[in-house]
Amino acid sequence: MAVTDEAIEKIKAMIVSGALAPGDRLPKESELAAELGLSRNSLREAVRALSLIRILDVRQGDGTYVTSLDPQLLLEALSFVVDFHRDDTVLEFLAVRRILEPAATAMAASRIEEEELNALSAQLDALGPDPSVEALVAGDLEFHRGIVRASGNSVLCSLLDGLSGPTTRARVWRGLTQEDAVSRTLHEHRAILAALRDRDAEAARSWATVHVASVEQWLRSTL
Amino acid sequence: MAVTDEAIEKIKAMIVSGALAPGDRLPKESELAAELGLSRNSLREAVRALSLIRILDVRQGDGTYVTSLDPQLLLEALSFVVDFHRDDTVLEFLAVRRILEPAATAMAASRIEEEELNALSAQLDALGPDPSVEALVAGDLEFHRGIVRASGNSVLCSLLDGLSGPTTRARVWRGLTQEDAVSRTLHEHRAILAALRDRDAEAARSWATVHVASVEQWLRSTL
DNA sequence: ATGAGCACATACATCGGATGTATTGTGCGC
DNA sequence: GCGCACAATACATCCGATGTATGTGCTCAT
Repeated sequence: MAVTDEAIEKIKAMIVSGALAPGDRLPKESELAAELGLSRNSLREAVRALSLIRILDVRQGDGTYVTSLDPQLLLEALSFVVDFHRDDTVLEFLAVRRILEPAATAMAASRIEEEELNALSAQLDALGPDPSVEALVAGDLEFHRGIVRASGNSVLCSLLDGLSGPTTRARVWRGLTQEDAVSRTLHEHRAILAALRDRDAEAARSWATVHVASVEQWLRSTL
Repeated sequence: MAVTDEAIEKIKAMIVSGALAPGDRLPKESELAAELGLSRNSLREAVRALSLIRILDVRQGDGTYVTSLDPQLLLEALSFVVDFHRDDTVLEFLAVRRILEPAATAMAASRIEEEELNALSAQLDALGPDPSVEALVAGDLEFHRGIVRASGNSVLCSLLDGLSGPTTRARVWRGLTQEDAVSRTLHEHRAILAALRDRDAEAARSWATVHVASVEQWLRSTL
């Protein structure tokens, strides 16, 4: 195995074993390189790779630190990976979202706070009856993010965040081609919110399913 | 932004835009470095980072190539990330798996081929009535992988693969501490397979839910 | 005594070049 | 025609030097 890969494994092991805790600072490049028995250049490759997937955080002039290792942070890298997929596989991502989003929405029905419900409501109100396509897409993303966050599962939240990114483009196209998409989306959002207020998990799940499925169906018909 | 990060973005852009297709070979290090306007050392950091998440495949003495970019390949990196999570967040991963696995199993009910059913059956038979814990865990992993593959969604398949990794450890502990876990797992596997043979999606979903939930419940009680 | 600035030490960023090593393809000899 | 040796290619690794951002502590004016 290449020395750089060895270094990646060793650093990973140090973190997993607890020798390096989240927030800890690594020895400086030259020292760590000597410690692991390789050159600074090779070590830098290892550190850069771990930095790309948010395991390490390097700050010039300061040092290199272990990140918080929050699921949210680590799964952020997922969206980077998802970006590489072409439109034909986006359908598969959307199918996964169709499974997760309704489940998350149903979970949120029993856990969401009054305060969060009001925030979501205010957000929908702020959008107005006839928003621009960009505002709608941004609002849609934020609306669902707010609900999923209320599910109480940060892994689920991050996963859906990562999956929603690439479908955003699809949503934009949809907004541009289907005139009634705007009003339909707004209506579906209201319905989901109402179900959440009623603590009706099944209704919330169903509306979320309908919501995602409508995007999926449209996308499938155009490819 | 650092030159290395720029290089990562540029290479990513080349791939996403289609200038570099899956399987294509990149210009050699020195040329690409000159093209992107940075040193070979810095370029290598970028390449190494993209290599870690399976975007690029470097072969010494040959060249650097774009991988197939299969969802399976790219999401493989997910398990690397998941490895960093501690046991308390494993519960959240398991909760996500509890959502996805039943859905995938239900999808498989209507798509799985006779041949695949027989293969799963043969696999269960080969395990015998009283397998070792290691064999059981390995068989369990393979059993579910086979089913999820039959769902026809490769993204879903890879995602579950990534999520199943960290829960494997949990399963091992379970096998070591709960004596009836072995027979219960075998029984549940038989039930899932029977439901698939009957093309009964709802039964398959329910058994899969029970199967994952039993692991989840046990894990929750021990933490 | 306190706060604003400045200078220095530190640590990462980037570079150029030199050398090692694995792979591939080619040409020679049998 | 087959196989082996060698050369060309491309990545692997290292070293040393210089640039740049950051944090810290000291000085000086208020």
